[in-house]
Amino acid sequence: MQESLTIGQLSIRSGVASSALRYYERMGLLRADRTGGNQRRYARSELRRVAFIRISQQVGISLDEIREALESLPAARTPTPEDWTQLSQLWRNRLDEKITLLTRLRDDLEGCIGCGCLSLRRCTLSNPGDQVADEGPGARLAIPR
Amino acid sequence: MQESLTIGQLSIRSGVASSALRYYERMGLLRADRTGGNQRRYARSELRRVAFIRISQQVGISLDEIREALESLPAARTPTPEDWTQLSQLWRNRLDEKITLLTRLRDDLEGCIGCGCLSLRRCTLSNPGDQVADEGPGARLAIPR
DNA sequence: CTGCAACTTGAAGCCCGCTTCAACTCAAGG
DNA sequence: CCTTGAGTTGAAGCGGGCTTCAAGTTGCAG
Repeated sequence: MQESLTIGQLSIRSGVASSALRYYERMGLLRADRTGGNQRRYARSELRRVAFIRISQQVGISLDEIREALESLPAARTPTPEDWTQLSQLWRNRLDEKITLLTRLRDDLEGCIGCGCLSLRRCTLSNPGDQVADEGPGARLAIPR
Repeated sequence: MQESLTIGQLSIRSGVASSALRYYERMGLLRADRTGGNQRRYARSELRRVAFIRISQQVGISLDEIREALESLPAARTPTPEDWTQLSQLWRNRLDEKITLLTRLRDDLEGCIGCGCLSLRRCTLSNPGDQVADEGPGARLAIPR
């Protein structure tokens, strides 16, 4: 078993193109050692970072946010418990929000799509008068930008 | 209560910029009637469509996929039960996948972040030898592109 | 020690999801 | 009527997340 991976190996193993891996490095999401000849050599742990990046991306989190999360982790080899506890908490909220959103979306589709109204939270049929309209001017559907 | 909404009203109510609403229309995600003077008038139901669009976007679904979903809904005013059952099933799988992804991500952060390894599914500490390496060449972390 | 695949960089290009701008028209209150 | 804010279009521009290209270097198998 090798100690480190070339960019090609990491690419195949992670399923992410080499060009993307280089891009991630420039963006500060990955790091790599260099050989005498200036080629990248990745620690095996970078494989996990890449997985983390892709999963996060798939659920709509930007590279910027991902970088922030990754940065405050094994940063200075002294990840004070307080630091990661706080970070984990931050992400937990973000993720919980998204999970709630998804679950609602799924259940609404499941439960009410039949009436053809594509309701969210409340079917038109069971919500005559358009509840939203009564929430005052400028009412939003709780989808902060 | 008004029958239809101007683009400005829809914008305020949905929290989405008018320019984005016009863009959605060009992309085939929304539809609007026109006044004699060519101004858009949206049916109230479009408010729900916009909410659906934004929620979907926030969890990483592209406008293209959203359009596909919306298209096969109250399309010809005759949404055969079979049609939407199938569609709903399709999305259910997509959404379930994402929910699983998110839940895992959240739990992993919560549970193992403490060791500083940012493991996914298995902490390095409890997975010596790098399990992934043993899954044969080209092994992926189940993150299809 | 040679040859070829894999690697390097920087710059340019591409698609998505909008926003901005210019130039103009519409709708409604005074 | 007239004014003024809201709406219209098309074209251009922009940031994010890459990919592609060109021109060159490295590293390993034979």
